[in-house]
Amino acid sequence: MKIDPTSSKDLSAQIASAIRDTIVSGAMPVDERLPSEAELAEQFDVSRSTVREALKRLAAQSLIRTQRGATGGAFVNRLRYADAYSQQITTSTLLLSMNAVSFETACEARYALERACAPLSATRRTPDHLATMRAEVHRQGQPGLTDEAFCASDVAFHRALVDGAGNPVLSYQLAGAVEAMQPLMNMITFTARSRERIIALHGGIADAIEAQDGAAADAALVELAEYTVELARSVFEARAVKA
Amino acid sequence: MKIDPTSSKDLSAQIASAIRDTIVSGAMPVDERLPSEAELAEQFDVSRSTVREALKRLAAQSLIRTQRGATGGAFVNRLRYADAYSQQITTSTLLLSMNAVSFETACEARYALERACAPLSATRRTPDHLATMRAEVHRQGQPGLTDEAFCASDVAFHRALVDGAGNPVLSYQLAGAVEAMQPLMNMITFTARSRERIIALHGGIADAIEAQDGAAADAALVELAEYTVELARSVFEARAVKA
DNA sequence: AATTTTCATTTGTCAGACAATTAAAAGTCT
DNA sequence: AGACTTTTAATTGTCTGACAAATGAAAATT
Repeated sequence: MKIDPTSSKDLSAQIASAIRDTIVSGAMPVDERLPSEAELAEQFDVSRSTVREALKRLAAQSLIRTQRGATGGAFVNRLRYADAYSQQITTSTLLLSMNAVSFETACEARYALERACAPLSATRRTPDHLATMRAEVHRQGQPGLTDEAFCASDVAFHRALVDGAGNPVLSYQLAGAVEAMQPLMNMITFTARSRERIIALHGGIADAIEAQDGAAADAALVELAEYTVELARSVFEARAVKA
Repeated sequence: MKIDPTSSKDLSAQIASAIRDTIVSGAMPVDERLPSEAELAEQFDVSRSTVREALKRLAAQSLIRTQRGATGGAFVNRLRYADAYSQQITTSTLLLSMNAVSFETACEARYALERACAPLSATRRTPDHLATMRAEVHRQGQPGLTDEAFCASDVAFHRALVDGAGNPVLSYQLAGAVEAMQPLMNMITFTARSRERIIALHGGIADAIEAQDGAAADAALVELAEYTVELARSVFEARAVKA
């Protein structure tokens, strides 16, 4: 295998791309062992350090895992839902925090996606999902809850709703939308009154899901979306006046 | 800064995590320069190679970029939509190809998410989006089109639909759902008859978007989703019989 | 003042060494 | 023979030192 030495990219980036393409194309099955670092260095005609930097890039994307020892090496990693989840959350969080996305835009995307899950969740949710939703609504009503804890419970509630659809691909796709909103929501200080209203809306959603009424769940989500946007607007306006 | 030497993880992974946390927390603004590799090596009390491996991990996630020269170094990178897009597509493609996800599950997730965009797209689409959709429908009718080209045009059509919603966060979230389906769709050989039907359904969607009729767009998407699943089922059944 | 040259800084790459880990192979004892 | 221990070989992880390449800033020159 050869690498273009006149390219603008680093050698390690080029090698990482070459190996990544091989993996993504499906030419290397899961758990297949890559050649050892020394062999790769020889194949690509670079030093071992350069190969190592390339492998670390791939490891950062969960494409490979490495193991020491006699039968060790780098292996094609099966990308698990959990890994894909956390990658998605990190990426989404950074995207939102670094690109001056308005609260309205993020909110709109989040609730549009969540509404896509609601009818499926109403049909398929297990008692477990319902119990989680109820438990989180109850937790949200506890006195003395910090804003962070309230937001975390909010995320857990919505995740249960999404997971209720019983479609892991959908859950994965929604991970970023649901979880990356938390940092934005944490910017809002909830008054007792607004918490009460949100808890009531959550209760309504849980009722609809329990009744397996997709349309009602959708309507309740719309209400929650509208209230969230309204709440954010009033909070930001209050801050603008103060500043 | 110190690193736990008894941890099971590699030093480079620990250092990457430490720096990543700093960036994600927002403590380092975009375009801020990290300490030089030599300084980081001293701070973490490791060699420069170890620091470099950590930095390559972060670069693989588009969290930093590096530059050579006197005023060079590693800089906190603004995560661009384009970067987030391609990461999402890679991750989604791998997730689908490595986890025995059924065509039905993937399809359900894809169309559920796309339906979430349809009403917004009907309201907000620009003439550009509409023109792209029409152009792709036309391309799909050209004789002699390969299956790959037909699928690529299919993806372009749906991307225009999604982008029509005018919400970049939504477009980002849908990137995986829309694009990662292509490898799955490429497994299907389209007959002339099925292409004709799909083109007609696409035309119907475009009509609804043009008329800014969200409900009609939704209904057309449901039709397309049903036909796609039906098509896949018949193709897979035919293969099972042959084998 | 404009241009060219020099220089210092920083990342990119290489070579070689040793430590740590691990499983297989070889050896040893019962 | 079988169970246990020791040795060995392979492989990744880490360190050190070196040099090349790029690049902006400073110094020198015209």
